[in-house]
Amino acid sequence: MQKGNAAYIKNMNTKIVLDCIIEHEPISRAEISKRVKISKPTVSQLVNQLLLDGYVYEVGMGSSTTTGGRKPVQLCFNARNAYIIGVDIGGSKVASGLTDLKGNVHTYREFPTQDFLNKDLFKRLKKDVQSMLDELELTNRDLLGLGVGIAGVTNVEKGIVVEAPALEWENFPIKEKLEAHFDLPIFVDNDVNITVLGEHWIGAGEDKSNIIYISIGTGIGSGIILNGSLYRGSNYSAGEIGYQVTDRIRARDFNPVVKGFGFLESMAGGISIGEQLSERINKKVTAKEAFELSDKGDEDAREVIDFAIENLGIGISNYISLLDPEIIILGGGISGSYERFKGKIQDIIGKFTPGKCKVIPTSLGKEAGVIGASALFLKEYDSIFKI
Amino acid sequence: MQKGNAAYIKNMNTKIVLDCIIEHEPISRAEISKRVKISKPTVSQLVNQLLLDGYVYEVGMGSSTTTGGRKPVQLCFNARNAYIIGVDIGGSKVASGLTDLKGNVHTYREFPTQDFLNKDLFKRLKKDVQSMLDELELTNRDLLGLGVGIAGVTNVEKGIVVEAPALEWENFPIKEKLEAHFDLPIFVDNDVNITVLGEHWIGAGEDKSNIIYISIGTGIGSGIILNGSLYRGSNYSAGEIGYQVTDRIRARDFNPVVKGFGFLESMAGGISIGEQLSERINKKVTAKEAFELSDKGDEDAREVIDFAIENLGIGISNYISLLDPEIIILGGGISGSYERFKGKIQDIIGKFTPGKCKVIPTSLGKEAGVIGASALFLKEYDSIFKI
DNA sequence: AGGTTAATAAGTTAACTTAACAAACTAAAC
DNA sequence: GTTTAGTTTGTTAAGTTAACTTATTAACCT
Repeated sequence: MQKGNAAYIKNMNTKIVLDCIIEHEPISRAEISKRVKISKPTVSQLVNQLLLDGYVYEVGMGSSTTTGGRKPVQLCFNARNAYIIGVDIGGSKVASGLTDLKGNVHTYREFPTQDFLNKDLFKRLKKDVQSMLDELELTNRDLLGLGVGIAGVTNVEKGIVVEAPALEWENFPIKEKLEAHFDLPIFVDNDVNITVLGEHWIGAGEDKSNIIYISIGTGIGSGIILNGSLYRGSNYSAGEIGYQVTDRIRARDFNPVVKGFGFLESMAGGISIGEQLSERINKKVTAKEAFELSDKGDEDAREVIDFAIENLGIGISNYISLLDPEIIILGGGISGSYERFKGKIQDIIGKFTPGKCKVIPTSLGKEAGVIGASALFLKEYDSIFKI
Repeated sequence: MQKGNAAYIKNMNTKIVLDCIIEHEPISRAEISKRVKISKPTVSQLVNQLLLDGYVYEVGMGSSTTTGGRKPVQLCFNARNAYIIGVDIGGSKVASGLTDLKGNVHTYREFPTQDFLNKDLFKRLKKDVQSMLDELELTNRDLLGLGVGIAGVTNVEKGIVVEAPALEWENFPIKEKLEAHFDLPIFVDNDVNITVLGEHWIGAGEDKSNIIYISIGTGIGSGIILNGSLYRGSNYSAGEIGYQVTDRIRARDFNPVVKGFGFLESMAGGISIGEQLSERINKKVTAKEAFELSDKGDEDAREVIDFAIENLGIGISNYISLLDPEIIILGGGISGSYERFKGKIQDIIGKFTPGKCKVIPTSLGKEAGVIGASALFLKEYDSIFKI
């Protein structure tokens, strides 16, 4: 437990005041005082410091009421007072961007992961970052720090990637490597964890406190926010929905479609869909092609996809039963075609869960990872400003 | 967010000091100061208040080191400075007890629920409480308050039992009813939630922060502690493992064994096991009898139980995949015979989860509910002393 | 119509309270 | 004489209350 002293209180109250400004801008000192129940002199003092630090600016007068009285000075949050580098290291590409304190991505870069995996990946990343800084005419001093998401199990305390098959990393000290290239505070986490943080910050989960983000791509993974904070599990491997068993009989002689894959992934993941259809029609096809074939009326493709969706639906339904979330957000390759199988998923959920829960596709685009990585940074970084 | 002021700091630091004493008793002021990094004068002042309030007592001198120096005064926590009433309202019995601040149950009572369901249940409960107070020679002033667990979905903020089939309650304002009989602070929650709180306090989950308690009785339910705090879900219905689907094919034409029951309950719950075997052998038997028959070598019974265990194993395995807990604690009617099917469960978990997780039966006896209810009270009650 | 006054609200100043802390102290041991 | 426990004293940092200044509206008066 954190010990309390004067500095701790001040920091705490500064955060409260700043949060209030962010949520209700433009807002006057007097109204802040009323809302957060901190006395007027204290609010004034804290606001003065925020003005000095540049987090807040005054923006003319508000209007007084018909009953008279001095006009209030309106205060606004200055989201561009500092920037964060958000980085998403995925199996296929490394995306990076500069976001402001409200999660706006001001500029964005990406490069193919595989070309740089064992040679100068971090040097290449640094080049992108420098180019973005130049573009926005910023210097290192405008940066708060660096948030990074990685497609693999990540020990966030030690900053080590425990296992990332897509990147061929095992016990890889990523934080150390990054620190060698960037002289900034750095936080790292798993890719689905950062994405759910992003959704919580400015996405579909913005005003919710129990959120599940499920990414359905080659494999299936998920990130969990409960009671408003990220849940990582005891070994950084919470959310492994890909390992769910949805079919007792098939589970008996189950073999993963790819080494290390779980049961549900092997039934409903992208690789699995491709493999299943390939086997049926004796021709190598991808999941994407399977969806296209199914749309054209191909019976084999339709059956393979129906099978995947049924398993996926059960997996999601089980998730809802266990965690009673407010919302489930779907992402990954499949999310674009959600409308096509929405009905089936909803039917299964309706049939097998006690309550109900909204399931929607993500609305954050390719920048989701960058936004999430910034969200991670702001969550972990101990400063006045904290989301 | 809580606003900070001097009182808040003091309260916070008092809790830190008290926690330190509880964890390391007997301990001196000087050592507390070193451990929690609060200055000696402050520790002394806080300890003095704790001594005055009776939460702490001095217990002679410790020994000084060989290098010399004044002997320290040893401090101990006084668990019997206040008592809590813990109540567990289940479908078959209402159990109550008085616990001290360390979770020791000093006295215990119970009465059959059904006899008092629609007539004077609370009056009957009050009689038990009074008799316990008399036994321990305590008065109302020795009581901090009342924690209550109920076998049903409970809105803890409003103090309403949303739905409790076993008690035939629906939107029942239990807190209000209790307040009419007891002039004490009262907190209510679901029965599995309080049990997992109890396990976290003084049971198998004592030093853990991610704990799942699964109760397997007539139905199947669970309580969840994540990142050290109870997770209730968005609609107070997290942990409904009884609704998990573990068999895609059977799920297609699934009908609950009892109205309102979920899939897994209908495959592996106590009622289900009884029903399945009854149907097979054309004779009405209970789950308990099924287990006995199976022990005697009855093939039908064995198959029914194997089927239940297989489904249960998959359900637990799915739980582990999603939440990566440190420990799973089994309770309810089945927990006594856990040794018999431990192997099968462990096999399934080993096969289908990425990591591993200990699964053990509960060690708290019939008083588990009472302990849990007290734990609930202390968690929710805002005082110096808080677990 | 224009000026004056009372009421009201925003924000600041000054005096006070609380709690933590550092340094210096006393007490008690080896 | 040294070392450790615990207390006393005075200081500092933060928030609060109450009184104040500033700014505005509305009503009233000439």
